[in-house]
Amino acid sequence: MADDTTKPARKRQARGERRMAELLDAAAEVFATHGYAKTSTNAIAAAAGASPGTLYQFFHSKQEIAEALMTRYVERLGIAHGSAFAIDGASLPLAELLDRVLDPIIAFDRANPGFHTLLADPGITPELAQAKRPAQKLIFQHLDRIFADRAPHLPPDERRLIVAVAVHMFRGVLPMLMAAGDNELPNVTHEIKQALHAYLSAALERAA
Amino acid sequence: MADDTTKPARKRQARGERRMAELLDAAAEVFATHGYAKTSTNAIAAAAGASPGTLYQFFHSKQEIAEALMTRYVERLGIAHGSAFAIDGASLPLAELLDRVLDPIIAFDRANPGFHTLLADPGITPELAQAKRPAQKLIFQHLDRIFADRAPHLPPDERRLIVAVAVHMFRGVLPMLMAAGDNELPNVTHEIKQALHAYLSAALERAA
Amino acid sequence: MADDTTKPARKRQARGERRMAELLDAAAEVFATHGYAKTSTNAIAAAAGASPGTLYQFFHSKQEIAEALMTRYVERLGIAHGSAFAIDGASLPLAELLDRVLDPIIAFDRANPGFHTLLADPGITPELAQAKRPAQKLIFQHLDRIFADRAPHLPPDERRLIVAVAVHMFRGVLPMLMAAGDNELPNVTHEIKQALHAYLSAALERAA
Amino acid sequence: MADDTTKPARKRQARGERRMAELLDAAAEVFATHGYAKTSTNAIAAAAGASPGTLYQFFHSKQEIAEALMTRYVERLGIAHGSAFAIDGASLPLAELLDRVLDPIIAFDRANPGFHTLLADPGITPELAQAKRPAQKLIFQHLDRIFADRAPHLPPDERRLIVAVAVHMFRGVLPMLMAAGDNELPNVTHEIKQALHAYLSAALERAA
DNA sequence: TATGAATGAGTGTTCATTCAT
DNA sequence: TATGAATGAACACTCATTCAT
Repeated sequence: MADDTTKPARKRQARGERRMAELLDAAAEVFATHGYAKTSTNAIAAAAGASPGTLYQFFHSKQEIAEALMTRYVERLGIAHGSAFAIDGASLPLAELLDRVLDPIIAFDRANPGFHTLLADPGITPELAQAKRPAQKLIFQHLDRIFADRAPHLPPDERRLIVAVAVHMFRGVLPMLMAAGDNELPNVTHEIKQALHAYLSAALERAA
Repeated sequence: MADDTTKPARKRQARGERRMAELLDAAAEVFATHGYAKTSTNAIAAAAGASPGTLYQFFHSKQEIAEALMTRYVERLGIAHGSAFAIDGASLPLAELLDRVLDPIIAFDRANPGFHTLLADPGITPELAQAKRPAQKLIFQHLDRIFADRAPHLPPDERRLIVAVAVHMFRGVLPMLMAAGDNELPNVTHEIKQALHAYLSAALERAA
Repeated sequence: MADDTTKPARKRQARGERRMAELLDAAAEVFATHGYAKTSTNAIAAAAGASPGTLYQFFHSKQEIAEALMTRYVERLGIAHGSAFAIDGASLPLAELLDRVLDPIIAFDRANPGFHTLLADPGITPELAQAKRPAQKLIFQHLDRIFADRAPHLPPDERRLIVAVAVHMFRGVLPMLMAAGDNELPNVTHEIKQALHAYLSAALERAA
Repeated sequence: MADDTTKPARKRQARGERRMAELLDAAAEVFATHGYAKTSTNAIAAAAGASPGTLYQFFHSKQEIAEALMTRYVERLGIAHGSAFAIDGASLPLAELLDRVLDPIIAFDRANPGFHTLLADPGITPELAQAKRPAQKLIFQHLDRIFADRAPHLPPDERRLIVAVAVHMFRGVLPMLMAAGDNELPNVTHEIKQALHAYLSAALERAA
């Protein structure tokens, strides 16, 4: 806790990382407000109180900014560090499993418009889509593992198809979650869980 | 007398309407190739063998091109004219109902990359999202009507929520359909129908 | 009075002249609203309910439209036909002379924003300025003649300089007349006449 | 300490301010040559040996260029800094007062065709007219103050009307000054002064 | 005579990125 | 490390004018 600021050799790096964090914060804000395509790198720099030159000292392209931002989101989502998603896919009732998986994602998505934008804004050019994949791939792999615990005899290909369909459907439904007012949210959330529950329980039954 | 007033006015516009169709064809192609945001109006004009000025004689903005294109797609989808979607929502088995509803949309989506792009991919500035809505709204209303036939005692609000979730999920899954090779397509299609079938049958049971 | 419509051979020409008048009316309106530079020929045609092609059947360029409009204004001002300006420059008291000359011009300028725009809008490109000159030249020559009556022994060069200064000053003051509200107008008009009266009477004294 | 805070910030902008000056020089030249409306921002940039992007780093629009140019002219005219116009309006003979006021303006107008263009000629969209006003307003206020010294008992409204008429008349006469050859200039200048002298002395007499 | 489609160079402006300082 | 000036191709859109019908 203390060594971050006390170790003199790290000062430089610490400042740089602070700058980087500021730039990503600014990027998140501007992306969320204007969408990826309509966001200019100069606008990001300005929002971070930096010059374009500084921005490009940390990121080599607009795309890289989005990638780095997404990476940070994924870390914060807790997948990368495993903290928030240590879920026992095998024994939990399906409904509860869905709660444990979806609730934090929904909360995170609603709390981080930048994340939502990057995940759901289709304005994203193909190149960025690839950059974005790592995050989705992580989520996908995570869910696939959970599902594998639950349905061990399911052929992997079939299982992956099921998970892919579920993930894409959830992604499709994100705008509803973002658009929902605080009072509508529980209904919408519940309905989405119903849908996934119905699908996945049917798929598991098929597998059994 | 009827054609006396409609024909002569059209005669002058015959060339124009042909041009308009060519421009929309070109727009579809370029949108599909580069995405909405990265498509330039001059590129559309060039692809249609026309000058930018000509393009703007028929459409007042890039957005309007996308709107007009989407409108044409919707017409062709047959919703507007009711031809392809005259489905009896009440009596058909649910699985068959889903076939009848989804198969033409999937086929259309795969056959028309421009439609797919506009529906699932584009730079979607908020304005265009609104322009795109009419199509989605039509689809939504159409499905809502079918579903209303099937579950007449379902409170409308609840029903609309179910339909909205289903439509968004389907939309979310469109990229899988587009990405699938011809050999994977049946599997993917089948899985998606399974998912929707599971969800909707559960929802209908709840309602009963 | 009747022959305008009864003579059958003139029908064609009559229609053409009506069209031309409509086009000039439209031009006056659009010039007055947007200024010369920002007025598009298509806008003029549209305002006249005509097509660009039709417009160009009557006028060969935008400039020519402005010229024709100015010519029509000058005719209406009565200089060309001499009706409104038959003033005895020699015997009238100077103040009254100024009333007789200026009042109709001021009234006309305020009543015809198109005239005002063409006369006072400096947005006018050099080419048009030349086109505009004929009108000014007429006005100038007219005033010069009146002044020559009044001061016959003044060397022509000197006289022309005086008239030119007076005309330019009056032109400079037109925007004040246009901007003045109906209640301010008498004051402004009076002050302008005072200025010109002071100048011209001094000049005449010098000449004597 | 004083230069510690001002200098280092400037150091970076030294190049920029030089560029800005070059751009304004170029703008003046191109405006003077083609008029405001027909001047393209790219042409200004090119004339300054810069790229369009550079131009827009310093000015956010074409209009702003004209505004900045006019501001610079006004500063140079010396009104802003009071140097050239420190005139005692109360005691000087009127003729001499006019010399002192008009001569520098006439010289400046003739020496700076960009100034002349912006003041007397441009495409003057209403917006630019407002941008131009500051200059005219400064001149007006300056003259009004001088005139107030001279005629302290004149009611302010009346005084302002007189000054406004004089200023507008002078503005109207500028093109004559610009068009005059070097040999005609003294005559024209003299005549204009005669006109204003006659007007203003009459007005002052009225006031007494 | 009248239409309206067609033109295409040109407009003001933007922006991801680089570079001298 | 940080700045901000510089780039220049590209963009969406306009408009005076022409031409086929």
